[in-house]
Amino acid sequence: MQSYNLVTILGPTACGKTTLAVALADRLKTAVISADSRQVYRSMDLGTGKDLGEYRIDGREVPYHLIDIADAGYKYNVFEYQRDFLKVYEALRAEGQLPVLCGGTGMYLESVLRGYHLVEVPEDKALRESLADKSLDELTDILRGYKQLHNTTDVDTCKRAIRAIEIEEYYRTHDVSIREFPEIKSLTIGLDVSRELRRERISRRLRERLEQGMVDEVKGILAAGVAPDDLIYYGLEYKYLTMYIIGQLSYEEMVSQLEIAIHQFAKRQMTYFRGMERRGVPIHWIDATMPTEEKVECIVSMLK
RNA sequence: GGGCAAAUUCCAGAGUGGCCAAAUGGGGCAGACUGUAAAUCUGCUGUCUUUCGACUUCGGUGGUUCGAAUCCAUCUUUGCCCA
Repeated sequence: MQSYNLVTILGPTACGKTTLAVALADRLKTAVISADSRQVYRSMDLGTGKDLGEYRIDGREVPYHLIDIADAGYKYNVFEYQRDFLKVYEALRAEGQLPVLCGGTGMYLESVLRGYHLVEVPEDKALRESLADKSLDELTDILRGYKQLHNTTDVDTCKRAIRAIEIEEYYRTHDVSIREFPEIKSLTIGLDVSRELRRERISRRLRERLEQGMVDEVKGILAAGVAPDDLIYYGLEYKYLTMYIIGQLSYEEMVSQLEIAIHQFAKRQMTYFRGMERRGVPIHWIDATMPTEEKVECIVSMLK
């Protein structure tokens, strides 16, 4: 009997997640919910690997969600993601669908798959200012003063420690109610690619996107008024391309450093997924090099 | 043809007689992560060994020395300069 209420497709960058998710959603007559912390931004397309053309199969449109929902320059976060996911998810479930969650942002995926308890804690400017001069040791001492940490985040940097204090302080001074999060039973599929192939695909795709005008895309975003630092903040493509455009890197430096950074990112994604498995999210790894149709059949048979 | 300089562990690059398996950076690998997560942070990175430790490395060969990546000779290669 089917007991799943979600299918999740995850994997490192450039492993073919979208193609599979779209084909699967088409087959299941449902929609794709993205779990990508960068594809949420409008006008950031090539640099995030966003290809909306992929959501069309034989003339049929496969609906997608949580893509293009924020402006470039905005700082979207897990709290918002979980909230937005829930809204879309419940609407799709109400229609009797089995949505396909697809993405590579480990924390966003885990916030859904493990039902993180998150409470909206706004930025406390006064508190932040009062803590700004403290050393990490002092901040750690302050943290020790609280009964219990809301989470187990590493607090090994001042920024993290301050945020942790901010959250603890909010809990202490407000009557917070934890947001209800439904139990998600996901059939979670991981796309497995060998290290060598993964690197090869990443390198190839980077070059393709540069040829497709990724530099111009970033120039356009800067020209539209987004500050360089706000783009650099997004990391990877936006970071290195911006640094190149504002003259901090030569073209060659940009390409080689970006390529390395993406490889490292993909590796960290895999580390995160393995960690998720250890924390109790079972992942069925399937060979990414299988033809899409075979993968879809394989997943459909697992659902039965 | 002559002169000079250099060859170091995956790469770059320190080291110039014992404290050197060899600084540092990069890369690679592994890991943490419930609040910027495409971020941030940690560990490992010659071989064998659980540890102690043992063994093999600093272009090749041969020397000097109690002891050499470090000194000498020679060979090879590379770069620069004069022809």
